[in-house]
Amino acid sequence: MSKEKIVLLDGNSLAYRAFFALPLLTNDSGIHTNAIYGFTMMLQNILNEEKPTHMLVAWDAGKTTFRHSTFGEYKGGRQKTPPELSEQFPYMRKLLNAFQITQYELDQYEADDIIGTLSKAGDAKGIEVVVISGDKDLTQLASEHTTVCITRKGITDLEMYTPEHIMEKYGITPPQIIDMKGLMGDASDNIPGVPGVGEKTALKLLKEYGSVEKVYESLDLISGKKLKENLTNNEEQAYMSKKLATIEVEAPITITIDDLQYNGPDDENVKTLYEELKFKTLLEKMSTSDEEDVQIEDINVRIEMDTEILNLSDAMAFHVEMYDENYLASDVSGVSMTDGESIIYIPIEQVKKSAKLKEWFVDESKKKYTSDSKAAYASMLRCGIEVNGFEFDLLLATYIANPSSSYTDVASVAKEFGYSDIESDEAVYGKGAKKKLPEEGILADHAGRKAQAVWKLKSIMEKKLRDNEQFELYRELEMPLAKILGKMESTGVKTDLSILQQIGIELTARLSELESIIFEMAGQSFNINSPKQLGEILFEKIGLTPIKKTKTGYSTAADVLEKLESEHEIIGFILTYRQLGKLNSTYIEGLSKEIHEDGKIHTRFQQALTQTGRLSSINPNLQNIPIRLEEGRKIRSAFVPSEVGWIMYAADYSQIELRVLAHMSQDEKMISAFREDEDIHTKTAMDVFGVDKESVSSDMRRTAKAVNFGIVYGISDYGLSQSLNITRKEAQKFIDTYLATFPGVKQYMEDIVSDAKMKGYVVTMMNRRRYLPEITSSNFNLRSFAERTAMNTPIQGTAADIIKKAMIDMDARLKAEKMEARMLLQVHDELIFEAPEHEIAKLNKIVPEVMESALNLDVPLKVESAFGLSWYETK
DNA sequence: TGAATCACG
DNA sequence: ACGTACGTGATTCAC
Repeated sequence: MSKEKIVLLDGNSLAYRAFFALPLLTNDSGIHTNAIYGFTMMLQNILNEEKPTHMLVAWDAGKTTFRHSTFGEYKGGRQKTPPELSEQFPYMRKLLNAFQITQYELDQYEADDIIGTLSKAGDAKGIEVVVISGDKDLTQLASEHTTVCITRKGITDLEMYTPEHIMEKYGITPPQIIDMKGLMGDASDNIPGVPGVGEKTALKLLKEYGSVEKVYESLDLISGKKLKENLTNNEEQAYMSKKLATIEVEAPITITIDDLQYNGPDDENVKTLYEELKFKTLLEKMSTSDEEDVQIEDINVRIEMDTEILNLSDAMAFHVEMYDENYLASDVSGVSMTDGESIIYIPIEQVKKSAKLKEWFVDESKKKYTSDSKAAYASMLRCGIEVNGFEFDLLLATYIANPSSSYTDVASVAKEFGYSDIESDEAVYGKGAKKKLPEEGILADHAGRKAQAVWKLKSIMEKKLRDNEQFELYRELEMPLAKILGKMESTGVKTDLSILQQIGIELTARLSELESIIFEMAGQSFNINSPKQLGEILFEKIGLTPIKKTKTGYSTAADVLEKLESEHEIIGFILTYRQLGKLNSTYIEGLSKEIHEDGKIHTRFQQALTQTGRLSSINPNLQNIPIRLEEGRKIRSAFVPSEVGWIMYAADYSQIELRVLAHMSQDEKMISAFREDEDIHTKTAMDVFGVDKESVSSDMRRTAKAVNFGIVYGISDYGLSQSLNITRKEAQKFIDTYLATFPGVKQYMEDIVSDAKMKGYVVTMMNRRRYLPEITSSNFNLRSFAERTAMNTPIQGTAADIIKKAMIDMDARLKAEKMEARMLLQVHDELIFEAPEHEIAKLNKIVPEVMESALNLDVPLKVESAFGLSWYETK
C-alpha cells in the first residue's frame, strides 16, 4: 500500500494557465480550444510523469466563499472570466469524465481548500501526495509526504516545492508561506497585507521572528521607522491577510481518499472527444502510444503446401484473404493462420484439398479467432468448408465497443492499437483501375499479419467489452448472429427475372408516354432526371413559385412538387415519371443485374455499420423493396421460393418501437393501451383530443400517428409541422398536449437527454452503446441533433436488439424441430422465410411464438404473419 | 465525389 | 433566434 500516490489538481488555476499560455485556437465547429488543449497536455504529462493511483481535480465553486465574509473585497477587482475561456470549461469537465478522473467542488470553498483538506488527510496516512496548481499559495501545503508543483513558464514545465526546496529558495518553512502572504499580501487575490512590505522584507522579518504574531510581539526590536509605522498601523489587516491566505485543511468535504482511485481513461470516450474537438495530434499519439503491450515485430509467414503434416492448435486466429470485398462473389486467394507462435498461409487450392483443414474448421471445439466471421463463414462455405467454433470476431468487437468506429479492413483497426506494420488492403492490391492481385509471397505476408493482429487483439478487445458490460451483447448476440446472417446471405432469395422484365416492359412504355407529355407541356425536351434542368423549366420557364431551395438551386423534391400540384398540370406527370423512373432504374434494372447464376439474389447484411444496431443491406439492398405504393409493390412478386412446392412466409412485429418506448418510459397509459391490445394511434388520438373511440376521425388518427412517429424520432415542432403540413405553432401544441397526456414519456425523454449529457453516451436494453459527443456542443444544431438521437437510439436500438435475439432463437428452433424452412431476410421489424408447403402451418405457429418471446417487456410483443407464392403475397 | 432524390423500416 | 424529424442504400447528374 506504500505505493499509493495521490495527485490533486487545481482545475481553475490550470485552466487559466492553459488559456493564457496558448494563442486563442478555434476548431471548425467554432469552439475555442486553447485552454482545453493546454489542459489536456498538462493532464497527460502529469499522468505520464506521476503515474498516480488516486487523482482528483478540484474546482472553485460559485462566486462567494467563506473568505468573502472575512473580507468583502477578497479577489475583488479581478477581471471577469473571458467568455472564450468560460465556454471551454464544460469540455474540460467532459475530458476528465472520459479520463475517469474524480472531480469535486464544494459550495463556499475554493479548490485550494479541497486540495488542502485532502492533502492533509493523505499526509496523516503517510501516503505520497502531489499537488499541482499555478498558484504559489499552495506551497504552504508542502510537507514530508506532500510535494507541491507550480507551473512555470509554458504549460508543461513544473517547479517542485518540497519543504527543502522552499527552505533553499526562501529560507522559511511551508507554514511560513502563509505568514509571508499575511505580510506582503497578494495582488491577484486582492489580499492587502502590510503596505510597503514586499517579498524581501517579509522574508527578512520571518527569518528573524518566525511568524506574523511573533513580528508583532517584537515590534520594538524592528529597525526602520517607516516599516515599524506601517506594521503598527496595519496590524489587524496583517492578521486578516494571513487568515485569508490560509488554506482550509478541514473543509467539510464529502469525499474520501478512497473515492479518488484512478484506473486509467476510457479510451473510447477520450477518442470520441478528441475527434469532436479535432485534436488530431493527440488522436494520433493515442493510437500509436496507447497500447504498449502490443509489440510490433518482424514476422515470418510460411507458405504451406503440404497440409496433411500441419500441426493445428486448439485455438487459432485465421484470416480468409480475397481479392474483392464482396465475399459472396470474390475469388479467395488463401487462408492465413496463427496460434501465436508460427504463422502460416495456405493457398486456396490446398485448403480445398485438405481433409485435415476441413476437419479442423468444422470442429466446434477448435476455437477460431477472426475479423468478420460472417465473411469468413460465407467465403469458406463457397470453398466447401463449413466453419464452426467462432470464438472471437475483431470486427464485431470493435463495432460493439463503439459503433462509430469506421472499419475498413483489419489494418485500420490494428493501427488503432499500435500496429502500423499491416498495410491497408488498398495499399496491397492498388485501387481503381490499378487494382490487381499481388504475387503470393506478398499476399501470404499480408494475410499473415492480419491473423497475427487478430490473435493479439483478442484479450484487449474482450477486456474493453467486459469493462463496458458489453461482453454478453457481443458474445451472445452479435457473434451467433453473424453466422446466421452468413447462412442467410449464402442461401439467397430466388428471383424471377421474367417477372421483373415483364414489369420493366410496362414501365418503359409508360415512361416514354409520360416523357412526351412532359416535353409537350414544357415546350421543349430536357432531362427530367436532372433537378437542375427540371428546376429551370418549372421555376424559370413556366414561372412557378419556388418553395424551397437547396445548396445548388431550386428544390424539386416530391414534397415541394406536391404543394405545386394545383398550380400546373405538368407537376402530376413529373411526379409519376419520377416514381416510375425510380422503380425502373433501381428495382427493375438494378435488381436484374444482381441475379446470380443460381437464379438468386444474395444481399450482404452489414452487421457492423449502423449507429443504432440495426442491420443494413447492400449489393443489392433488399431492405427497401417497394411496398407503400401498389405499382412498386408488384416488384415483390418477383421474389419467389427457391424450390418447387415451397411457400414464402413473412412475420413482422407490430409497433415494436412504440412498445419499446412504452416499456422503457414506463408510461402507464401507453403500457395499458398495449396490454389491452388497442390500436395505438386511435388510442393516442382519443387521449390527445379527449374524445371517445367513436369520435376519432381518420384525420385525428392520422395526426396522432404522425405525433407517435415524431416521438420515436425525438420530436421537434418543425419536423412534425413538415410531416403534417401544419404550422410550427400548431405542431408545438400537439406535442405539448401529447406530453401532458403521456407524462411518463415526457419524463423519459428528459431523463435520457440529461443522462446522455452526463455520460456522453446512450444505451439500449441490451447495453448497446452510442456515443454522442455533440450533445454538449454550444452549436445549437449539433446539440439538438444529438438530443434527438439520444431519444431515438435507445428505442430503435432496442428494437434491433430484440429482432436479432429472435433470429438467434428462431435459428435454434428450426434446427431443434428439424425443419427445412429457411430464414432468408430481415427487414428491421420483419423476418422472411421460405418453407415447404407442409411446414407452413407449423411455421406459422412457431415464428410468432419465438418472435414474441424474444425479450420480456412490460408490454406484450405482437407479431403479424402471412404467406403466399411470392413475397408480394405475404400481406 | 458530392448533392439531390427517393425507396424502405 | 437558431433550422430539423430517426436509421439506411442506390441511382442519377454535374463537377
